[in-house]
Amino acid sequence: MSKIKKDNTEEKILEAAKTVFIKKGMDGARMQEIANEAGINKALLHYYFRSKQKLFEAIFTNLFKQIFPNIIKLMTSEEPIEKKLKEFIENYIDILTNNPRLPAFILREINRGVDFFGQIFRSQSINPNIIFAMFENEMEKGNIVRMNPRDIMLNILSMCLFPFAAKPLMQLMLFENDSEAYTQFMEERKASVTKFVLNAILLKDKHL
Amino acid sequence: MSKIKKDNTEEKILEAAKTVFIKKGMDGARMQEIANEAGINKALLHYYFRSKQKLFEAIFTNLFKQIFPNIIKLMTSEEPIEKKLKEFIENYIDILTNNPRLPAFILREINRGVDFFGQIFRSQSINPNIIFAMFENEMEKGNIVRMNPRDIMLNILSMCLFPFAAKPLMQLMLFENDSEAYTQFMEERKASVTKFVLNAILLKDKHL
DNA sequence: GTCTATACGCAGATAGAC
DNA sequence: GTCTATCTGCGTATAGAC
Repeated sequence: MSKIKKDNTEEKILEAAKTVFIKKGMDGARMQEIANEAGINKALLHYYFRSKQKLFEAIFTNLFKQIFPNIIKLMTSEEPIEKKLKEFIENYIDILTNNPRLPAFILREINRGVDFFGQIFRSQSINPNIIFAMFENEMEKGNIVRMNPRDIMLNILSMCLFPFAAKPLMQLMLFENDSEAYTQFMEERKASVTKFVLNAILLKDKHL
Repeated sequence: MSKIKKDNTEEKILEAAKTVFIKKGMDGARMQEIANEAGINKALLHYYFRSKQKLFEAIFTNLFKQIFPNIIKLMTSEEPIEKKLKEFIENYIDILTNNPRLPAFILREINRGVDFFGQIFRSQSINPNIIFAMFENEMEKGNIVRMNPRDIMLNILSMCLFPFAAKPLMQLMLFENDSEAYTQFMEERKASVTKFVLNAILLKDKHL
């Protein structure tokens, strides 16, 4: 009984903190606002998590992991490169569509000396080398153009993440602040970005 | 004499505020830190700029304009599309290399309801429609692949801006936190991104 | 576990001397 | 114009009742 209550409250706090931290960032967030959002008292926040810092770390660690989904799994399957990239891009944009504020949040915090993300990153066992090796293998086989595999990876991540991170600006620039149009545009980008990337790197015939 | 002094101090304040705001953001910056950085007293900040908010607006407005350099000029010259894009990408990455923290700063602030950037943006008379029209014209002529010109623009901006905005993370992911290597990598990207974009959209022979 | 009340420090802003 | 000293409010954190 008391156990259940505890879990519910902790859950509510985490949910509220997530909402507020994502919107305002560590520096801009207020414990009072989190408490209001959770429908509880400010003191309870300190009862469950000792400090604002601790609460933030719990949220950040959790959210950070979402920014790198199962890249490895997708990138090292036995599918042909076209399919691998297509699936990755589509899945990734889908994830971001469901968490549109995530990129801006992560960027904001990693650019404020939050340094423990290095630790989190390593604990994820992402190992980019496997992905680079995969691209290099495709180059050996003559399937894709020769280039630094890091550029391929970074270009893909850029085109997926940046439009979300810069949404307020791009929405204004590209669609005169029409939010609906921007959302629709992001949906279409799943195909558009895939095509763009494949055009850029595939050596076989361009299948437009 | 007093005029000169005034100008010097105001200059020093603006320089210091720029440094601190870029690093810490509006929420994280402290007036005391700006005063220290400028080598003056905290009260002087309020003498020259009435409030932290006013000071921030001065800095933000100024920096925001740097994020959109002379796009129009480059994009509407009479040069062939290959040259236009090459020059834009190279110039832009150069600008960002000299102001590496700018993208992260702008992204952070536009994602915090700083809404006056809309006003600034319009005052810049950027008019993206001219650029879109240029791309559509190239499509008509059969020079580049048919696609939403907004995607082209956004993809280019993404690949230029994101690597700077996400530097702490990408440096870790791609180069195991070797700062030198990342800087070198960004230099090489001027050519790499150009090639990538041209491969993606040019219909003529791929000149690798 | 949850609340109210309060301590305490910090940061933005002002007063006033020089 | 520039400084020191000070006010004021806010935000984190704690004490203590229930």
